Amino acid sequence: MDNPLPAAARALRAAGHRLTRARLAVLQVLEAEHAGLSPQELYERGRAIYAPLGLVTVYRTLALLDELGLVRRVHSDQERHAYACAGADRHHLLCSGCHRLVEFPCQGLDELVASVQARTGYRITEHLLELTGLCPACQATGGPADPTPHHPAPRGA
Amino acid sequence: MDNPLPAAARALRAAGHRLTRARLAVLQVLEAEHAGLSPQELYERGRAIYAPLGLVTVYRTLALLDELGLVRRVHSDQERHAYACAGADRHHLLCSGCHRLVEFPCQGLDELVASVQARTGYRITEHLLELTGLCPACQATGGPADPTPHHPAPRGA
DNA sequence: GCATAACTGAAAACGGTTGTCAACAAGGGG
DNA sequence: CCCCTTGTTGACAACCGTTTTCAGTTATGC
Repeated sequence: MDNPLPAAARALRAAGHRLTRARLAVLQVLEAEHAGLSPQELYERGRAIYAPLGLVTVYRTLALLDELGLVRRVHSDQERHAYACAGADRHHLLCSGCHRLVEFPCQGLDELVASVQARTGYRITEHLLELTGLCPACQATGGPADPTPHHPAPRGA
Repeated sequence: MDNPLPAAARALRAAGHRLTRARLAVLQVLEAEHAGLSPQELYERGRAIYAPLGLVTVYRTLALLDELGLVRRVHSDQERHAYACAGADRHHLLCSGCHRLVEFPCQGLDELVASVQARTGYRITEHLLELTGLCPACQATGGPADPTPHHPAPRGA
């Protein structure tokens, strides 16, 4: 199979870090998937690429990638953090059905931020915007298009 | 001292739950503070009001209040969850200096959401927006205006 | 006051994340 | 090509926040 050597891998090297098999495995999984992945999931899938991969290394790799801005942390509601490749925008749209994750440009947000800034006197430096909904595919199937959700815990009256 | 019996306390009763001393303590701390508090902090401060309060009860109370919509979960960046009293709006503006938390109306957000909806085909059901910056007071002092970001108050105060 | 069921607190269980440390391997130099 | 240096790794355990368990307690209705 071909290893296209992800752009992130080159960025890693450029930043003076070694390009190890473990890191490459994590990067490949991350690039292949278009959804937020938990460290655990990353670990499991990564081992399919590089068997001796350890969970601890996944955590460290994720921390490194996050530091370099190559990956982004996503808050999946109450769930644990998930990570996804970082694109131009930092805003995520999460499908509650299939957990697919897309990024979108925040066109109107700047104005909103400016407005809040003017009204409150705060000097705003960061913003986190995450939208949740159903993607077209999941709407079509009348619910989760993916029959394998990670948390079917209807713990509520 | 006077116990104004927070509105949330009445809501609790109205929902058919008992108004216990432990819950009252948590509510009082929550109402007194205008910042997001972690369960641990809530526990420490709550014990100043009601000594036998247990951490477990804080968690349970928080879960109950969240379920009733009386409290809201805040993601403090990489930190653990924090909780704050829920107001009309679900959007928070967090000061990185003093950790003060204010809510603000999301006037322009609906349009932004509608725009994203139209562009992506997703049916958006939820949104999370958190802004971070420096409040006027912290800007004035050139940094954190409060030298004690969030330290536990074992006694007094 | 009494009964009852909701509620509580202590401790333990649990699961995710981080620290430790000897072994390993990526990358540069000889 | 091999060696060396040192960043990196992986197994294990420590750590910490959260949840479960369970017997004792307390709020509320009678």
